Amino acid sequence: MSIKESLAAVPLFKGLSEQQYDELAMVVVDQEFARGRTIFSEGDDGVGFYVIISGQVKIYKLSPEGKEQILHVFGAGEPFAEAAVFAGSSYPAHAMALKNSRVFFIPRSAFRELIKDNPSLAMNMMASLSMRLKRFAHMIEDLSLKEVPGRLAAHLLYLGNEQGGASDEVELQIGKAHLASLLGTIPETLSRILTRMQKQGFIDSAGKSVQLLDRQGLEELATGERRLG
Amino acid sequence: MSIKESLAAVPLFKGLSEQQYDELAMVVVDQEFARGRTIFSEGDDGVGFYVIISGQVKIYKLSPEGKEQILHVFGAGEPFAEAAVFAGSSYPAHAMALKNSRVFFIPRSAFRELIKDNPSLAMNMMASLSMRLKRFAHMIEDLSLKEVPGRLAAHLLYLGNEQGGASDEVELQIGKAHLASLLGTIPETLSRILTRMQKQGFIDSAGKSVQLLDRQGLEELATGERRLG
DNA sequence: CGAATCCTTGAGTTCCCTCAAGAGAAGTGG
DNA sequence: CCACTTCTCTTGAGGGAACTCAAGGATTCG
Repeated sequence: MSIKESLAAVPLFKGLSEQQYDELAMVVVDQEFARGRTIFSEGDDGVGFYVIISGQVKIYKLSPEGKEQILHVFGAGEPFAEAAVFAGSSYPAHAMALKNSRVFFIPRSAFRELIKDNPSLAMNMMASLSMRLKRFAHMIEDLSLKEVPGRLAAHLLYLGNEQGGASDEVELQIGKAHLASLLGTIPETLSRILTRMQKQGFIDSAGKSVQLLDRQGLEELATGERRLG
Repeated sequence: MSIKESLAAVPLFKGLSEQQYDELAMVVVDQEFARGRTIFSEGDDGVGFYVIISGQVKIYKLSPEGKEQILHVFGAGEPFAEAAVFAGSSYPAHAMALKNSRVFFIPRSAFRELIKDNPSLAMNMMASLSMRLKRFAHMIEDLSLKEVPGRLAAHLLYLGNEQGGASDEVELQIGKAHLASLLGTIPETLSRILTRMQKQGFIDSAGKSVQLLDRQGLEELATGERRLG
């Protein structure tokens, strides 16, 4: 796929003119990262941001003891590290490819030029940043005010909505260890809680596929109205 | 103070032309909130955002059981709830005045008009949103990867930097109960940890004033290299 | 089929929350 | 200015959720 075609598939760039797509295509750097490769590390000089063309990328923090907290998992079409373009000069977290991924790197200065002359791009960017803020606020709320079963229930319901609520089957796009890290816990604890949820009939879990058997019950777990026995 | 003068003191609006200040001054709604009054609640229709002219405002989430998690405490010159202008339609958290406060409400549509024709305002806004994202990312990291002593140490050092690092004395701008809520804990736990830090010579705490006696040691507590005995 | 990775299960410990009550500070009114 | 209420903070005892450490089972991949 050409660079221009790939750019057209990125929601953030919706509304650019032909000429602007060309300008953008001139400055982006087409990059490939194999599964497990680091894209950047916390503290690296943040000279631009990325959009994912294909694959999957995790943004995460590490504690000195090596525990990991995933901030976000991004897929095709999504930008990441945009904040580095507008604030501060270094990346505030690590980024690693979870699958073999193709990404475009967009240098800060070129993008700042482009956005100056394009209000709709600016609006898209502000909408994107705002959405991230909202998700982070939600994450803080979950970490501080909910226990792990509540966080897991909330996440399962979130996936249920994302993936077209028709069926009761949701697909965890990531492994259990990663899911644990995203929920602010560890694999052992996640495993135990999945088992308990299954025994109590809330879900039916098999590999990366989970059946939501009792959405109502999960909702109550998520809000803290009910507790896992 | 006139509306225009007050607006000029807001960093977000730096770079506006005379005429744009006038436009803005025409649409803002000047409001006063007494200490303890709610400015908006989670889920309320988010038809605009606010800037604080004077006073102090907390943005917070509540659990069903009534536990509170403060997301941010804002002071004079700072905007809040900007995200509501660009994403979603309802406020994702609660806002309450911690002191008697004067705020300007800025309706969404008027602001979107203004920002469309003013790239520098858009840049300011994106910088502001990016900074918030960074702070939230930090908060998630702290909640998930640090224990309460580490979070407290990190916060004290943060205040130390904010308040001109010359003296070792920092001023907690908020009460202990609020600080606990900001750190994702409860007043009892915070109190115990302050006592322990004091006994071990890291700090000297008296009311809202705290002496940082051992910045190096606090740093080590914050990173998790050292533990509170 | 074997190796490596990922996931699960068990036992023990720790941090922090809950519940309860007392001490201190701050604001009000006589 | 002092008693009073009220709010805020501190201290204690007990319990629970989740983490650490350790090892066994399941999946995946070459």
